[in-house]
Amino acid sequence: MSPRTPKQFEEIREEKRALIMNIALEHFANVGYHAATINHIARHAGISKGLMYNYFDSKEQLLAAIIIRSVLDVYSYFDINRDGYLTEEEFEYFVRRVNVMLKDNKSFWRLFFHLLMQNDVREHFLKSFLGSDSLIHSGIDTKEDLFVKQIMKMITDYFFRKKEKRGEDYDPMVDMNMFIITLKGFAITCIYTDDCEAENNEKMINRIIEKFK
Amino acid sequence: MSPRTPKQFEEIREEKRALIMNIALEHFANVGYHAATINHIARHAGISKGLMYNYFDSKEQLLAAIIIRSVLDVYSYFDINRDGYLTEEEFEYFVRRVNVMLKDNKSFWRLFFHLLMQNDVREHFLKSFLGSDSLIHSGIDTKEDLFVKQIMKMITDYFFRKKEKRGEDYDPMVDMNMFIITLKGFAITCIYTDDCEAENNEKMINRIIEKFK
Amino acid sequence: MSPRTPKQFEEIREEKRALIMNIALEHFANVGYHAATINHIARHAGISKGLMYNYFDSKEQLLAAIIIRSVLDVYSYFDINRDGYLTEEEFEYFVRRVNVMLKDNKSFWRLFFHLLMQNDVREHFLKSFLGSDSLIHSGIDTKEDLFVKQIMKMITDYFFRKKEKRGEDYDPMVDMNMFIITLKGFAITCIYTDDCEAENNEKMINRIIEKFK
Amino acid sequence: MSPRTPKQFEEIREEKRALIMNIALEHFANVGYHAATINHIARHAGISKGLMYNYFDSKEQLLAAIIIRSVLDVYSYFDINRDGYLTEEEFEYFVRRVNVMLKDNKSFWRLFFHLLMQNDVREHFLKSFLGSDSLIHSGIDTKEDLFVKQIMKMITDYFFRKKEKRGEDYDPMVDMNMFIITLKGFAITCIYTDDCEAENNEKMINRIIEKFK
DNA sequence: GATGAATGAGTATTCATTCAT
DNA sequence: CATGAATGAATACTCATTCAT
Repeated sequence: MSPRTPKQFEEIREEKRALIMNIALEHFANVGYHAATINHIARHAGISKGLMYNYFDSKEQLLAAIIIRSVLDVYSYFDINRDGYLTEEEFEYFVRRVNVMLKDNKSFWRLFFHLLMQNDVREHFLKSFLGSDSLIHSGIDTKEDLFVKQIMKMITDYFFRKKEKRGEDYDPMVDMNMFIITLKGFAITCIYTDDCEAENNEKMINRIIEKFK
Repeated sequence: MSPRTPKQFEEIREEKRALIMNIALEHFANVGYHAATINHIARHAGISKGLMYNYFDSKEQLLAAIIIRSVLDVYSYFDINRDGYLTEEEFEYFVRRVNVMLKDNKSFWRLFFHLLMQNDVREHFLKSFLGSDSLIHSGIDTKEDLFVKQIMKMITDYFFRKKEKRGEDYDPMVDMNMFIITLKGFAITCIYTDDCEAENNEKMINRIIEKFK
Repeated sequence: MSPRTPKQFEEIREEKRALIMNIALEHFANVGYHAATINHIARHAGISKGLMYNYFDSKEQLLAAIIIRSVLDVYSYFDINRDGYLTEEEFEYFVRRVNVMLKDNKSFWRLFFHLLMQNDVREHFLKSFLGSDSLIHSGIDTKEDLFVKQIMKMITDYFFRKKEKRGEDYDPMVDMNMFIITLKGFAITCIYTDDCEAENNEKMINRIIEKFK
Repeated sequence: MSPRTPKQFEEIREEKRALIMNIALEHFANVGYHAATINHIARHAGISKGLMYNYFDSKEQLLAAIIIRSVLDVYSYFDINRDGYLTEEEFEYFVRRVNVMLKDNKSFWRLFFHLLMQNDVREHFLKSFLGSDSLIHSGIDTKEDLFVKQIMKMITDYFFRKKEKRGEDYDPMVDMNMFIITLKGFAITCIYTDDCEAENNEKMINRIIEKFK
C-alpha cells in the first residue's frame, strides 16, 4: 500500500488537534484548569496519553492553543464596521451579537471566568493572551491585539454622545457602567444556565437594548 | 498558674479554628480549592500539618466548615423583618446591604464563584450546603435552609406588586430578572476589583436602587 | 508521650539526608545520572518515593547536594600549608593524599567522570559547581572556589623550579603534563578497579613519586 | 531509467546504515546512551523514526552495530606484523598509532568510556563485545576476539625483555603498568580536549615513547 | 521502502493524610 | 496538644517501539 501523503498526515493532525482541543475545552470548562487531567482528556478523546504530547507540548500549551483559537473565534463575531463610530443601530446589533457569541462559546467563557478568578493566573493570563507574545507568535497581529481597547472606546464614545441628547443631568460614565455590569450579569447567567437559549433570554436582550440604546 | 478550665480550652480551640478558616478562605479564594494545599495553609496559620487534622477531618471538611460559617455570616446581613413583605424602603435597604455584605465577604464570594463554576462541584455543593445534609448536621436548621427561597419570594412579590402601579405593559418577571443580572454583574465587578469601595461604587448602587425601586 | 524536640527532628533529618545521599551517590556512580531513578534510590534507601521530596526538591538538587558535599570532602584532603610553595616533601605528601582521597571517594569520582563525559552537562556543571553560585550559597566561600586554581598554580611553580636544577634541556611544561596524565590514568584505573588498594597500588604511587619528585 | 539492480539496493542500504550509525555515534558520545533518543537520531539523519527500525531492530542493536564497527575499525590501526614480537621500532610505531587512532575515533572513545563507566553495562559489555556472542554473530571471528589479549601479551613480553638489559632492579610489571596508566591518561585527555591535535600533543607522545621505549 | 500517528510502560513530582513520638 | 517524618495514590510528561497506510 502506498504511504500516506504529507497532506493526508496534515489532515489527520488538524482533525485530531481540533478533537483534542474540543474535548479539553469542555473538560477545562467543567472542572477548571487545575483539576482537569490529561488522563481524562485523553480517555474522552479516545486516544492514549502519549499521543496528547504528539500534538501539544504540555498541558499549559494545550490551554494556550485553546484560548488563542477561542479568542480569534470570539473576535470574528464583531468584525463590524470599524470607523470607531457606533450608531444606535450598530449598538443594538452589537448587543445581539454578544448574545449569539455567548451561546456559541459557552464552554470557552466558563473556562475564561475560571481562569480570571485565580489571582495567580489573572495577571499572567492577561499579559500572555490579551497582551502580546503568544498571540503575536500565533498569527494574531497586533491590530487585533487592540481589539478589546477599540471596542471599549467605541462604547465609551457611544455613551458620551448620548449626553448631547439627554442633557446635563445625564452621567455617561454611570450609564455605561450600568450597561457593562448588566451585560456581565447577563453573560454569567447565560453561561451557567442550560436554558439560556429560551424565549426568556430573548426578552432580556431586548430589555437591555431598550434600556441602553 | 492555675490550670485552664475546660471552657478556656474550648475558647482557645475556637480561636484557632477561626484562624485556620480565615487563612484557608483567603488561600482558597486566591488560587481555588484544587490548587490550594494544606501545607500552605498550615504554614501560614503558623501550625503544623498534623494539627490541622485535629481541627478538621479533611481538606473537604475544612472547605465545608468555611462555607457554612460564611453562609451563616452572609445570612446575618439580611435579618430583616420577615413578614415576607418588602416595602420600597426595605428594598433600598436590601440593595445597600448586599453592597456592604459583598465588601465584607469578598474572599468568600470569590471562593463561592470558584466553586459554582465547576460543574462537578455545583450540583454536589447546592445539595450539600443549600440543600440539607451538611447544614443540618452543622446546626443550621432547615428554616435557615429556606433562606434563599424566602428572599427570592420576597423579591418576586415585590416586583409583582409593582405591576399594579405600572399597568399592563409592565412585565414583572423581566424587570426582576433585569434586577438580578444587574446585581450579579455588580457583585462580580465588586468582588474582583480592588477599589470596589470607591465613590464610583456608591454611584452604581444608587443607580441600581433608582432603576428598580 | 511527649513530642519530639526540634533537635530530635533535626537529627532524624540529617541522618536520613545523609543516608539518601550515600545511596544515591552509589547509584548515580553505577549507572549515571540519567539512567538512575528516584524509585531505585528510594527503594534501596528503604523509604517511600514521596519522602525523597521531603529531603530534596528534585533529582537535580539531590545531585547538587551530593556534589557539594563531596567537593568539600575532597578539598579537606588537601588542607596543607598554603604558602603556595610546594617542597619536595610536600609534593610526595600531595601525591599520596591523592591516592588516599581516590580510595575514599571512589563513588564520587565515578560519578564525577560520568558527568564530565556528557557534553551538555560539562559546561553547566563546571559553571555551577566549580564556578560559583551553588557553592557560594552552600557555605563554600569564594576562597575555596579558587581551590583548584591554587593547586594548579602550586604544581606549576613546583615544576618550573625544577628547571633550575635540571638545566636548559628540561621542559617543565612537558614534565608537568606527563605528571598530570599519569595521575589521571592512575585515578581512572584506581576508580574503576576493585583491587586498587592492593600492594600493586602502592608500588605505582611510589613510582609516580620517584619519577616526578 | 533502468531499475536498480539488487546490488545497487544493497549499496544504498549500506550507505544509509552507515549514515545512521555516524549520526548515532556522535549523539551517543555527546549525551550518553540513555539520554540519547531515537527521535533525535532519526531527525538528524533525515529519515523517519519508523525507517530506523528497518535498519536496526532496536536502540540496543544500533549501539551494538556501532561498537562492532568501531572495534573493527580500531583493530585495523594495529594490523602489524603478528609474530608476537615487538621490536623497539615497532613499539614506537604502536604508540604513535594509538595517538592517530584516538584522534580518528574520538567520538567512539567518548562513547566507549561512557559505557565502561556504568557498572551494569560494563560486565555485559565486555562479555558481549570483547567476549563472544555478538561479535561472532556479526562476522568478527574469534581470532579477532583475542586481539586485545594478543596486544597485551606483546606488550607484556616487550617489557619483560627489557629486564635483561636493565638488570635485576628493573621491575617490568611496574614499568608496564606505568606505561598503561600514562597512555590511559593521555587518551582521556586527548578524547575530551578539542585541541588534542596541537603541537603539545606531539610533544607528549614523544615523551611517552622516550620514557618507555 | 517510508512515514509519522499511536501506544504503554516508565519517570519525576505533588499532596492529602496518617502516625510515632 | 503538637510536630513533621512518612506514605501512596495520582499527575504531567517521555520515549522506545509498533503499525496502518
